[in-house]
Amino acid sequence: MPKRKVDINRVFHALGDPTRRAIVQQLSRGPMSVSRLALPLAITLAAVVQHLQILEESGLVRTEKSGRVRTCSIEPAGLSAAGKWIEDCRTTWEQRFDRLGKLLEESDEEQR
Amino acid sequence: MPKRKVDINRVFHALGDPTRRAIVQQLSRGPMSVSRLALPLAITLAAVVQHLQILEESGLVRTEKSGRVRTCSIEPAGLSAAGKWIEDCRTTWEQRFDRLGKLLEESDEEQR
DNA sequence: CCCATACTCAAGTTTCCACTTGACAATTCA
DNA sequence: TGAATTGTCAAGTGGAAACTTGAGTATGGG
Repeated sequence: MPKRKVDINRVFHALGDPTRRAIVQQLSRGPMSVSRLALPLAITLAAVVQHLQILEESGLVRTEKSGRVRTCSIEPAGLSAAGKWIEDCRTTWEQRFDRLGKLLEESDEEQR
Repeated sequence: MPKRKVDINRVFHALGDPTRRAIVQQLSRGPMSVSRLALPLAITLAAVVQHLQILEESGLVRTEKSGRVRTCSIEPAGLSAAGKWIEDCRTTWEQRFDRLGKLLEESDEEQR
């Protein structure tokens, strides 16, 4: 099993770059070769490969070489990890928000 | 309305730094002053302030100064924007996944 | 009024990151 | 086989980013 461990630190660092996010977005639509990925990007192929290495090490993307073409695809676990982190923050925030609402209700009752 | 426009580019750049993610996580639990935020972080207060500027410009955090203390809190819209981006990628991927499943079913029927 | 608190600001340093270049390797195909 | 395609590798460059230092400002308590 060639699946890389997902590291939340690397995931968010990888998503921090706009070019890499564009690659992730593109791969969401389906697998694609490196040179095909590079086409719409205004950078050299070597630069794209470097981005792909970072994406792969982070666990956001999986790549496989067959013949001379390397096919890249999304690794859903990567995006899931990032989504979970954000969701955790949001629920923490909402819980506090709810508690605050209840406290306000209680003090309302005291007012009556 | 002092609310900053949320810029997905800045949001993900901001979340790319582990210190800033720690700040966001902390603020999810509730508002906090700058020096209080700095306490557990192994960097100077000035550095924390710089991180906070980036977080505020990205729309992830809101700050307000009253007296000599600046109170920081989460701006939920920032996290929402990041969450939405990830969710969009995931649904795009799932849609493709579903179409692929249907295609496989169809070719199964042809086999019979 | 004075001192401590809680930042604020500007400048400098150092480290990291994205990107390029140029040479090279492997594969496909005419 | 020879040329084109597709990618790989290593080294170098420029600029951004994170952090520090040191000095300064505003506020609040005793």
